[in-house]
Amino acid sequence: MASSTNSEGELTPDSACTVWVHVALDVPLQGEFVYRSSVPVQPGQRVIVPFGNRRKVVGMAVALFDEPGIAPEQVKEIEQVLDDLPPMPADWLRMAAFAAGYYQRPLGEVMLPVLPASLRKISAYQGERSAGGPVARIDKRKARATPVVPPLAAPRLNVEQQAAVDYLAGLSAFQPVLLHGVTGSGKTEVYLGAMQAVLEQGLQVLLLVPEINLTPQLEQVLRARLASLQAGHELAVLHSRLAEGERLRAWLQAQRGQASVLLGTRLSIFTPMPKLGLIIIDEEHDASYKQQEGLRYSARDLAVWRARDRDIPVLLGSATPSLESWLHVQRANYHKLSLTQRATTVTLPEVQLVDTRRLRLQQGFSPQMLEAIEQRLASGQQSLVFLNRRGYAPVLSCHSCGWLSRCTRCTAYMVMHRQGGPRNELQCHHCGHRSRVPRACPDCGDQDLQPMGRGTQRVEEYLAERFPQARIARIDADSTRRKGSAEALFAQVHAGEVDILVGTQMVAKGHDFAKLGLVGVLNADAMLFAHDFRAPERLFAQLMQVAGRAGRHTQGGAVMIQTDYPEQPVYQALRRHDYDGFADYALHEREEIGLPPYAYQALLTAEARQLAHALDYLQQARDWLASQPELAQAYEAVMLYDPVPLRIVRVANVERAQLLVESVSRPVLQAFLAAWMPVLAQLGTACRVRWQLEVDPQQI
DNA sequence: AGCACGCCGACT
DNA sequence: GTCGGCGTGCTC
Repeated sequence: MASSTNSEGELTPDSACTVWVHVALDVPLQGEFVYRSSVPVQPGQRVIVPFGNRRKVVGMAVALFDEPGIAPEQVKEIEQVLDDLPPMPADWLRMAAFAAGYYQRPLGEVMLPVLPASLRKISAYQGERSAGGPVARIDKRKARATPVVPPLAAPRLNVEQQAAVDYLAGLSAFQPVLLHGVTGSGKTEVYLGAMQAVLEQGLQVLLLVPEINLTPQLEQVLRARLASLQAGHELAVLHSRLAEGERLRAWLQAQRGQASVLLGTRLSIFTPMPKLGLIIIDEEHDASYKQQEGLRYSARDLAVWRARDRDIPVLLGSATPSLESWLHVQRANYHKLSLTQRATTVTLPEVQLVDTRRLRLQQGFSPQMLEAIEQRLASGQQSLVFLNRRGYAPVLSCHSCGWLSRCTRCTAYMVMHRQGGPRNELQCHHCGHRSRVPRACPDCGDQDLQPMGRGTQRVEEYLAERFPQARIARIDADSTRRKGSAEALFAQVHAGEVDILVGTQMVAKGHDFAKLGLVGVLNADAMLFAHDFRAPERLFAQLMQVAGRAGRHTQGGAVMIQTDYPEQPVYQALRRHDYDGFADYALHEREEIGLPPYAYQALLTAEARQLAHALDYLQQARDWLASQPELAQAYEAVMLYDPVPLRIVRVANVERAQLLVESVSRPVLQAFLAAWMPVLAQLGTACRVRWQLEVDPQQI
């Protein structure tokens, strides 16, 4: 193939056999690079190419041409075609191309970072330690024994669950299905039932979860249930905290069709699966499906795209669906299945709103809340005190001169943390800067520095003082920093060795505490008035989720929410356990003011040493459209807002500003962004700012 | 993003 | 006299 016969009948390299290859590279430059190859290459194969003066990189071949398209002398030769794996399949290439286009990133920035690291490292293929390449090496190494679990047969499903499974088993083409079920209604059983039907056809299932470390129970159940099926089915688990070798092994199992089920976090959406027959997205509303750096993709949205492309069903499950998905149901794009009964006979917990406007609070606690904790303590039940603020106090202040513990590098306050004993520390939660708590006020020398407000540490301290007989545990990012400490703390709670649990949102997910009778929420209002239009939606989901922790196994579970605004619709809906009511209200409001999901957004962020430079860049980017009358007309449906500083302007001595782009039409927005990108890049160089464009931003 | 080239301050 | 600061320019 790479040679032909010349007039003397000898085999020679021949220009007719040279192929010109478009190679996608992981560099922030739009477009692919042209290389030459005299050996056969196929799209979807990884190649090692020289790049720049002395660099060598792994790229992905994406297209072949007979003509170079640029001056041939500029084109370099592919050094090596990596053929230890079959080429990436066509559907994988299509999805990557879609993601690159949709999120306005170069193809290589999508295709390469989503591969296991060893498949895109030169050192894994060249040099003394490469020994046959990463795939051969992992195949030679024995896999760590998978835990043997006793098989677990499917339980009897209730009528709703059975109807849902039957509906899903009857699907064979693309169909998005929203499974709306309150916490404890047994969504997992529906997933397993739907999964079984697909596995029996010899197809694969991709099950996406928000954060794998928070759902170890799901993995156990899945293994046990797969073990109970007739045919042997393998489970592969994929998440970013796996060791590189394990990650590659799981990826290969899925890619080779050996694993019937792939359980994984958002990055798993990019795993090639030749026999994919169903995608399930658990907790589809969860913000962790949105990648927050690099390629800012939504694994949920890509999953729906992939299902459409592969023409297979996709199941989205949640107790509090995203408003995007809810609107799709209303518009009949998605089919809705509801689970309204809790699987156990236990009823939903009573939700009480404690109006704190006229109450004297003790360390943030209302008398009602303290009394409720005391009662649960007396009856041997556990209580969970929930507040989304870690540390001891969010700010330290001087009462004589008004000094506040500001971070020198950020426009934010340093949070006081107790380090055990008298060694207290100030920490900036934005840049990570730490310092000792000053003995006296740095401004006026007064020694009376007071902590203001409360974080989990201070709440824990107060509860220990108030209920000396109680066993108290705290679960937040600080208490679980060491590896394994989160599991140990959760195990203590499960074993009933804890009476009162103080925690941040970390406790809300996944865990099911048998003896938990009371959930108390302290600073809900702070979450409600975050300056983001999605704040109520997130608050509702989060509180529904923590509320779901209460009374799953004990009758009479209760949730107490302290608030100054009990009349707010979000709290009223929570009191009635009324997701539908809340969603309808919130959607109506979004429609009125033209916000997502009724509009589509992109967010341009600029960073510079000085805010003025960032704002200037954004203003120029904005003016560009207005300066082109014919474009301004073509993109009439695109709205560019004023550039504004971020709420926390400075982080680690970098000042940030942003510009919001909005349109009622997704295609128009997409076309505009594509036209805008080169301008943004050019202006970025000229204004010397760092910039990024995020499509479908979650936080604004 | 890397990595080179290129022109100005404190050191073996 | 050199080592090295990071400005700017390029990568098929």
